[in-house]
Amino acid sequence: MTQDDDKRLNDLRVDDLRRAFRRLGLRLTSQRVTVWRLFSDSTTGLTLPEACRALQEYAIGQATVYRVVNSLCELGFLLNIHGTNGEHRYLAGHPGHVHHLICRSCGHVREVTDCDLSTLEKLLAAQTGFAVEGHYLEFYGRCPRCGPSPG
Amino acid sequence: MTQDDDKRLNDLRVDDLRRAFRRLGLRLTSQRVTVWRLFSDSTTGLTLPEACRALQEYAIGQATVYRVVNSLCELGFLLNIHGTNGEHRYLAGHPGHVHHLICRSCGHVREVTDCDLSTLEKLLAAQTGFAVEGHYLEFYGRCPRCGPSPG
DNA sequence: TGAGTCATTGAGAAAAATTATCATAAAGGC
DNA sequence: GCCTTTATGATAATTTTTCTCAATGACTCA
Ligand SMILES: [Zn+2]
Ligand SMILES: [Zn+2]
Ligand SMILES: [Zn+2]
Ligand SMILES: [Zn+2]
Repeated sequence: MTQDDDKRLNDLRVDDLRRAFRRLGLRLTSQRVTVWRLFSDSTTGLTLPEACRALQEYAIGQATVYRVVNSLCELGFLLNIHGTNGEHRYLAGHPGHVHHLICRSCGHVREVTDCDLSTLEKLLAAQTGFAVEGHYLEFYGRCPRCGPSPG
Repeated sequence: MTQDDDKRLNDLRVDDLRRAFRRLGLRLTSQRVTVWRLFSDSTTGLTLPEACRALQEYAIGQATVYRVVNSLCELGFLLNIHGTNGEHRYLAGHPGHVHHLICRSCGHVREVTDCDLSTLEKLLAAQTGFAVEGHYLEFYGRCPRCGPSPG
């Protein structure tokens, strides 16, 4: 996927955003759009404090940042990933079943759509008696720009 | 695996603990053993603040709890899992390649050893140019005691 | 076993992150 | 443009995490 594709996609998704908020009787404020834009322009995701600092420029208070990120997560526009040091980063994601491949050096993220764990899930359910509802899967490594690990 | 198995295992692992710390020139203090015992007795894992509160009883300072949990993670004795609300919980784990199946209702965890993502990892490497170094995989659902989701 | 050395600890302070409160601003419906 | 109601931002409060440093105690070596 090229940068242009991403750009177009993010613009389109502001409309999705409006519809998603409307559906819940929530309003689409300029702050919500601005927060969304910040995240959708990032290829590494941001932590909450990072987002707060970045959004000071637009005079958006931190309470709002926390609230909007929460909403965007619940609506499926943002996803949670693990940064190199285990911190939570929030990444603008496409809806549906998606995982991520994260560079441990620079933090760049690629989406992974190629996952079939349904067989394993059924096996686990049979073995353990759990009702398996889903999974969280992340791959990590080093991206082409960063090259192979120096160690 | 039965509770007895777990019990025996945890006792044995205090020796592992001693050896692991020794190997790095670190000392095995009573605090380190106590922290380890707390975690190895838990089937749901604990957050850091939870562990701090529980260990006040033993007069272990919070700075120590943070430090010891960090060390145990680096040594592979504790693993990071996601609680129901996304919070980080630390779980006593067996060494090696292990994942977890977590109950979203009560937090009980079962280990999952049955994972083969190496084929997918190779495919991803070929497709993206990443040097894929590993993955983080969690399953979630509801355990037999909690029954199927009410929704 | 008994110093001596040096990593480790805990109290406390400090910094950082998160949540709560509430008067004001503004979005959406009319 | 009004009105109703949600959303916002300043501020305070709370919680979580990190830092500092004197005192403690684990391990080594004689
Ligand atoms: Zn990279
Ligand atoms: Zn999947
Ligand atoms: Zn359960
Ligand atoms: Zn695996």
